[in-house]
Amino acid sequence: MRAPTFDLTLLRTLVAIADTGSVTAAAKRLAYTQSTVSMQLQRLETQLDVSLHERAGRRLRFTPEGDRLLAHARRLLALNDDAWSDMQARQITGDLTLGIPEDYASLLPSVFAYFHQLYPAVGLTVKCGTSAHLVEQVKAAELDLALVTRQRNSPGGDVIRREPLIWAVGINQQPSLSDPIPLALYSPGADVFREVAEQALQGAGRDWRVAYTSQSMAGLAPIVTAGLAVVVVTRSMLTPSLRPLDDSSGLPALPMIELALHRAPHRPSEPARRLGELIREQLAAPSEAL
Amino acid sequence: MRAPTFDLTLLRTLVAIADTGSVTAAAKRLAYTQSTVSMQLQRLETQLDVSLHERAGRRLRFTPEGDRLLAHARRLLALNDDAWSDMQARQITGDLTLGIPEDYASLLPSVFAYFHQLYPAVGLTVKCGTSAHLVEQVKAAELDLALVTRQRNSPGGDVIRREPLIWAVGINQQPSLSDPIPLALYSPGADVFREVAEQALQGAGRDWRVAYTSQSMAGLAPIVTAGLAVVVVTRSMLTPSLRPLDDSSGLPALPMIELALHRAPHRPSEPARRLGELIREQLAAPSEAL
DNA sequence: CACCATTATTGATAATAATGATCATACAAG
DNA sequence: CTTGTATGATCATTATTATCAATAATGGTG
Repeated sequence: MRAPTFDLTLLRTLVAIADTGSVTAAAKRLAYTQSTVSMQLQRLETQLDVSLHERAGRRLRFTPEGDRLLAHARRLLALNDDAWSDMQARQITGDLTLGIPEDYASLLPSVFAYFHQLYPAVGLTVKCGTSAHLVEQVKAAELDLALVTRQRNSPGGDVIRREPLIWAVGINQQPSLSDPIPLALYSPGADVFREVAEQALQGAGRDWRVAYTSQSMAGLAPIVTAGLAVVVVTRSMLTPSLRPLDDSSGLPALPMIELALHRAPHRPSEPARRLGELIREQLAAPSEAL
Repeated sequence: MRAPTFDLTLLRTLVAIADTGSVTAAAKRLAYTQSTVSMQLQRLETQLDVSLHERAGRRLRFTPEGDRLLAHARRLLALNDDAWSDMQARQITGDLTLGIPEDYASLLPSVFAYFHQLYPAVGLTVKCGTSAHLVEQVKAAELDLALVTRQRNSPGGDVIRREPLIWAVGINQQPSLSDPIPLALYSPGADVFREVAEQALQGAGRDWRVAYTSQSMAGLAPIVTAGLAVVVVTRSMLTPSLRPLDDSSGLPALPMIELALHRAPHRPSEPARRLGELIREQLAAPSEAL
């Protein structure tokens, strides 16, 4: 009179049989012998007192009851795997430092929250800085991970996603777009956006002047909103106070930019590995639908 | 390198330990020996490489990890039990005849659909008739189950729910409510509503005449809608073309009526048992919120 | 300090599942 | 029709493992 419980191991082989369509193939996949898989299937049928499969020639087919159990099995195993990895995840401890460009800080909070839920025992520190600076810190192992922007096909790190760069101005402004173009830029030398913009203008034979510089986008915002300069941003960085310029503006098209993840030279710690994977998963959206 | 799977048996004892708060109590509940439960708990901790419990004096407490696993365990076991009973349910076969008053046919279709989903191999036949007739048929074992209406506290069968009876007239009509009251009634002698109505009127010293009779509510509808008579219904039988009368109408208040389930005298078949339980569950709503 | 309830531990036994080998069947090719 | 190949079923053996009963250990209680 004990409550009947499924043996999840048996359900897993059932799923394998369904996936591969054959007992032998399932055995190979699960690293069992063929006879074991055969008997496991039998055992399931005995326990439930139902025939789950039938044989049409040498092809194996499931009965309606088999199909039904299969559906239950997938649900149960999914839940089992989630539970298991959750229990393992809570065991992962350590400290971890991630570097991101200041302007991307707004993109990550949900990722951080999710990460903390999955790995509550990991202490995560986030440091902001320019992409160039962050790369150096990663190389010096002062950071475990760094998410940076860079020009297309630059070396180093793994590309997380690519985004188009665009020109933008204040929402209600129509700044003069005659040479020299007034640019609002990040602090000199540190920023990829700046390089890209200057290369594009130079390629188009245009002239420009750096009207304002700042350490971050936040510092540039008032200048641009006031219509005093043009700025370069990605689509995901557009705010309500910015208006994107299209081709008709006469400014040269800007290339795509890459968001890349750099890892410290030493073998990554387990927390670092996990956060890296999470960032990849969460940000992998191909430059988000407009 | 095989995928890690929980042993649901162990999770079940974990839940038992949590519920009872003690290893020995859990052992008693699960019909294990105390040592078995103790070792099962240990086994879980070994497999996961986590300590799930700690001891505060002789009181047992779960660690945060233990609580978390407990949550997972409950979910998994719930799914397991559902899956298991579903697989068993599909095995139940047979034929089954249910009798219901014609007017309740509209209340049951969703129950029948659900029943067929749970027990697809059971052939269900539904026969309509008056309550009095259905009770006789059940006694004669011509029906396995019968859902009937009856006056309060009548003997026989199990009460499923109680509902208030009310007077109703056509939605736009104002029939004469002076004696004798024109009643629209089911065929004479067969219907509980009729008995109730006549008792109530007699008790109030009112006079009445049976203006129309029919085998079912459907037959009475046009008469009542036309404003030619007053009818007695339950709240759940009100249609858009009927208007309930309240106390201000001057008609006497009507008592509650009972919906009761009668079972054939022989031991009920498994399908009959199941359908009976399902009807009880689904209709148990205490005369549905107004 | 002794006693009671509860839990952990140990060794013996029984149950059970995986294995490897063998047998049976179906299909395809010669 | 026969042979070859692939697949699944069956069986005895082996190894693992869970369960039990008995006992030791622990901590609270009178």
